Amino acid sequence: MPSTIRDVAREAGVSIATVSRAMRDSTSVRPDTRDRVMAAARELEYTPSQLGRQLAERRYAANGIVFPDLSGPYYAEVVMGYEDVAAELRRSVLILSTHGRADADAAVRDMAGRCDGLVVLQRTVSDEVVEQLAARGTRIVLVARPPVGDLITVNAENSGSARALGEHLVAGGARRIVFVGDPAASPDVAERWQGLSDAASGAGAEIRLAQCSELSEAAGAAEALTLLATGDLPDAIACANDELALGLLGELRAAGVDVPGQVQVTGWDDVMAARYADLTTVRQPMRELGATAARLLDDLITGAARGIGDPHTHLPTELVVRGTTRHGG
Amino acid sequence: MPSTIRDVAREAGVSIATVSRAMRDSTSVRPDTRDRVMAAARELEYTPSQLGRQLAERRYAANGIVFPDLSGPYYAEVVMGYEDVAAELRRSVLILSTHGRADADAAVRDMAGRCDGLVVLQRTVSDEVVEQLAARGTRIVLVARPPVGDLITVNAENSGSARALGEHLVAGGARRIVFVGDPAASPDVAERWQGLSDAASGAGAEIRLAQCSELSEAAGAAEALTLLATGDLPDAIACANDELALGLLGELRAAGVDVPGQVQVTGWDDVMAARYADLTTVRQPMRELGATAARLLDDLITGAARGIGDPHTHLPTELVVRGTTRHGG
DNA sequence: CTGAAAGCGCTAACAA
DNA sequence: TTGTTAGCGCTTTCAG
Repeated sequence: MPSTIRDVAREAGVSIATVSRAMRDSTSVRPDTRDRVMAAARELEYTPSQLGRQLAERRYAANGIVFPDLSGPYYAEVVMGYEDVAAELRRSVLILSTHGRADADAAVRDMAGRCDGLVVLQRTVSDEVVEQLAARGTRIVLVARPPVGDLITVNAENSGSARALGEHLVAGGARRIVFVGDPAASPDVAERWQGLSDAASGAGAEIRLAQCSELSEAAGAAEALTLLATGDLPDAIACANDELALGLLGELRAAGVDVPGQVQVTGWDDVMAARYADLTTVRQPMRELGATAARLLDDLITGAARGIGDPHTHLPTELVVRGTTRHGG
Repeated sequence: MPSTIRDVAREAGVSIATVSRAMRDSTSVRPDTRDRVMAAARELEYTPSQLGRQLAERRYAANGIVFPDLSGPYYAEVVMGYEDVAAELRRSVLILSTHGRADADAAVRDMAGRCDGLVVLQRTVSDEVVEQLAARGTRIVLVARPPVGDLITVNAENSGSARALGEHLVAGGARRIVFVGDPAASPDVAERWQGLSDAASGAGAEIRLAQCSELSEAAGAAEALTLLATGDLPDAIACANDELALGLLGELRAAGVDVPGQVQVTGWDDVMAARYADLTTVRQPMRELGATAARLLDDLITGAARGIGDPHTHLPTELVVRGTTRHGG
């Protein structure tokens, strides 16, 4: 239904090559010819088909991003940072949420066939598929994931802030600490657990792991109930992320536990709700993770030679202490 | 670099047509031929080019969605609902965030050339461009936006819940109410303002508008300071959305104002943080907005005849009363 | 059941 | 400066 380059060529009395040139080059087309073409194009409401263009140029001018979901603020922020930069670089953005889908790998393969490169968050795609795609020429940047092959990665710093967090807890009087999360589920969590452990043992405090693979408010609430049921609360509960901490916090407070007076509770990410819940946490540069990944990916695609440095970028994080001030502070 | 259909054809000793068929049809290819083709395809790591396929079929198997940004939970949820259904329907999803970009219309035109149809949230795209694209055959579904031409829309119900909210405030003793927001900025806000006004005047309460076009925590905080400066707080402050309300709430509480004892404060959306701030609000079915839009768009694209009914879908919302219980409740 | 050939809409040499 | 002519990788008649 939409008019094609041929319609315009006929209407303007020129060849399709001239139309093609007039639509892009400013040079190499005589002004009056160009005007005639543009007039015809406007008349016919012609918009070049991206498809035809892409096939001819063998480039998509599109990038993909694969993430688990968009329910918390974390991935949404990363995606925003990514989209922002991509738009600036005039590239479309394809998204793929793998949330609970078994056919994620297949979907990623499909996506790879629609873009020049893609960013993979965490373990949403298997190492195997990542390597396969990379071998086949798809440009890939990994975010919040340990290196695969010699692929470029972008990660937030975890260990240092985790240690700082641990020291903060100990300074607050914690002798017995519980870490809620699953180090095996994500390298980020593993590093947090490691950093906390180091800080705790360094200060002679005791720390144990409360295995919890889901990072949701519901899981946090459930964990709170478990801890309450033992009748023996630790001095501090460090959670793998904010949502977990928020769920836990709500349940503890509902049970009349004084937080942070009786038990210190901390999260990770500094999502918006953390401020309202007075939650001590670690701020991650989520947008920057996405933005940085987008730029690195573009370098990869355009062949910019920035790849001479360390292929592994680490972005700084920051301990945010709360609970000593009032709400909303 | 990646192998093409011709490579596979040569390797398998058949024509490209047979490869094409073998890769999709289960029928019309003899099993052993098919096996030979599949073996060759595996051998050469062949993945059909989406581009070639799309051009030949003249379909993209991709849909777009245009939204303002992803910073709050609102749009993120809508996008999730959309992506979910799109994936289920085996279509890729292109995103475009118009946030503060002047060239939004151009970007949308570009996007329209990359997908079979798209969903437009709110006023991210001008009526003019929407109509133009629609006229040219791009399938479009509008979300949270009043009808344009005879296009299909999906909206959340506003007036009814706004009235219910108004009645709740009055029942709580409010005689003087302030509405913070900009009815002119979005039809959603206009309907909320209208519903509240109706309820207020119906109950003999006084209501006035505190013009505020930005729906952010910062704007809410600023508004709180303005109200505090007058030294004459109203009985209730109804905000156009939660973020506004949360910012306002924080500032009021910081100033020692008893909320909701002294002043009732309400938001709209029921974002996650609203629970932790004990904020009375109205829950919107954000995911469903996206999911419904995705389905309607698919009907449009596939030509399903569901278009016989009302082209305007309204999804129910729900008043969520808080502030009478403790935190996290 | 399979192959040959004609596109899909565009860009890019190569000529003129 | 402009036109001609090949493709880009695939699907799809139309024959056989």
